[in-house]
Amino acid sequence: MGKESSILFHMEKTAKKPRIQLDRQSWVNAAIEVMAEEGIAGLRVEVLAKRLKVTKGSFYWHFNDRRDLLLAILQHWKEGRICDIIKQTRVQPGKELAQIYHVIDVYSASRNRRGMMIELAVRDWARRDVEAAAIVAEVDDVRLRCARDLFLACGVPMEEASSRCMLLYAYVFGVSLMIYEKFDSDILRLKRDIADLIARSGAMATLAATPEPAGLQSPAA
Amino acid sequence: MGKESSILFHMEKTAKKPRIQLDRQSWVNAAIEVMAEEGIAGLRVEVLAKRLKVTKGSFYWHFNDRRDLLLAILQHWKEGRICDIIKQTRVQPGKELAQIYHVIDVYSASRNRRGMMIELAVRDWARRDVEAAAIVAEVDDVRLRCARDLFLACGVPMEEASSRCMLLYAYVFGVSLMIYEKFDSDILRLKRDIADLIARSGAMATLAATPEPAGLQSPAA
DNA sequence: ATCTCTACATACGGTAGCGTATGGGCAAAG
DNA sequence: CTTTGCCCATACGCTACCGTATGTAGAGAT
Repeated sequence: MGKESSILFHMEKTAKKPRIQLDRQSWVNAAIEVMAEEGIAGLRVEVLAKRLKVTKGSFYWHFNDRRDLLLAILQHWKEGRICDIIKQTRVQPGKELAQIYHVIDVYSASRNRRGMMIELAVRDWARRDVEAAAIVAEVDDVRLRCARDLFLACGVPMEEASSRCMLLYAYVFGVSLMIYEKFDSDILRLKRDIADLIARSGAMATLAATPEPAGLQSPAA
Repeated sequence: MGKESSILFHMEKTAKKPRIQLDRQSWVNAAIEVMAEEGIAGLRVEVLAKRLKVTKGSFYWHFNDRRDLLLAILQHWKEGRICDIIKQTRVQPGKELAQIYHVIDVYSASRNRRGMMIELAVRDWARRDVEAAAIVAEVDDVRLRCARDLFLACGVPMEEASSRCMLLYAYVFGVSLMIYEKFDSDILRLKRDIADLIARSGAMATLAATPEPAGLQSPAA
């Protein structure tokens, strides 16, 4: 995030004051950070300014008002998520099934905890804001189609692909809502078996040549 | 001071003349309503008082402070959820599989939208509050065990029962986070197929006598 | 009728946060 | 050196909300 700013900081530390200038994106990045920690309701202009070591005078230079920032957050989040799902579901021929396991892995809550916090904050927001809801709907639609294409590439028929990709998608976010440490001592086995339930279809017999994916040991994280 | 005696006083009095006096439970119920709509961060004492047509002077008679109310909400929610999952998973012999479908149905987001809003608000709260997190962990544990017992009663072996009940549980809450109207035109078929993926196991062959549950048409809501 | 206690209402001080107005520092252009 | 424009600081009014202090109507008890 602050690559060049920290460089400037070190360069001028011996000389003079840093004189770092913020742009819109810096504010958006910091805002997403605060939103992940405190939720959208806890994202306050003056708190954000304090974190960036400036006053809100700076904020209202770059943004019309708080809502302006929120919409910028939404837009940035949407683009990042769509870009990411396309990347994660792009598959080299012959590794379709392994890619499904990979998607389950990278989108699970334990990995990428920060990203999941952002995700949940946005969805919490979307429950009470139509503009946020519209963005989430777009992201959900793209993700579901990407995941479905993955099942289709595995030879799963259309309707089953829809069911399984929906199950996959709901599962990974549902897990992020749960607190289940006490339930089962062997979490790894549990997650592997669940991934099998989601991914493995009788219709995939023709692709059984794919080497048994052995679970969630991240094919190519 | 004297709050318990006032409850006794209230009980023997309200039967006769409905001079509507608020008690702690009235506040908790209204608070849960507001929490479902606005989230835990939007639950404000004065807003709540206005909704109950009183002033906050009344609130601070029944509660020490806002946190006192929040803890009462948590306790009430926990008891209700534990009571409910036990009720929903109590099964008459021979209808174990149908009961699984029933659980998937009643806990899905489309039905009981209000309960799911409360659920999500509590979980959002739990992400930033250790006391709420402890309550959610308790509820999750009880629910997972109840659901697992249902699979065990269907003849599913222990480890698979754990996997499937976890998948069930994560799915129903995950769906509640999603916005997927555009994805598939035949939502009913989709939900039925997903329920099949979650519920049907090869290990349940011995119980195949159970009449094909036909999906989610609510056996006995 | 008077007294008492409950269950509120009213009033107050204090903090946090939004948005505005305005002033000022600093760099680059002229 | 002066000017211009960008970026931020300061100061202000306003609202919402928390918690406390205190006033008060009304029912029960004496």
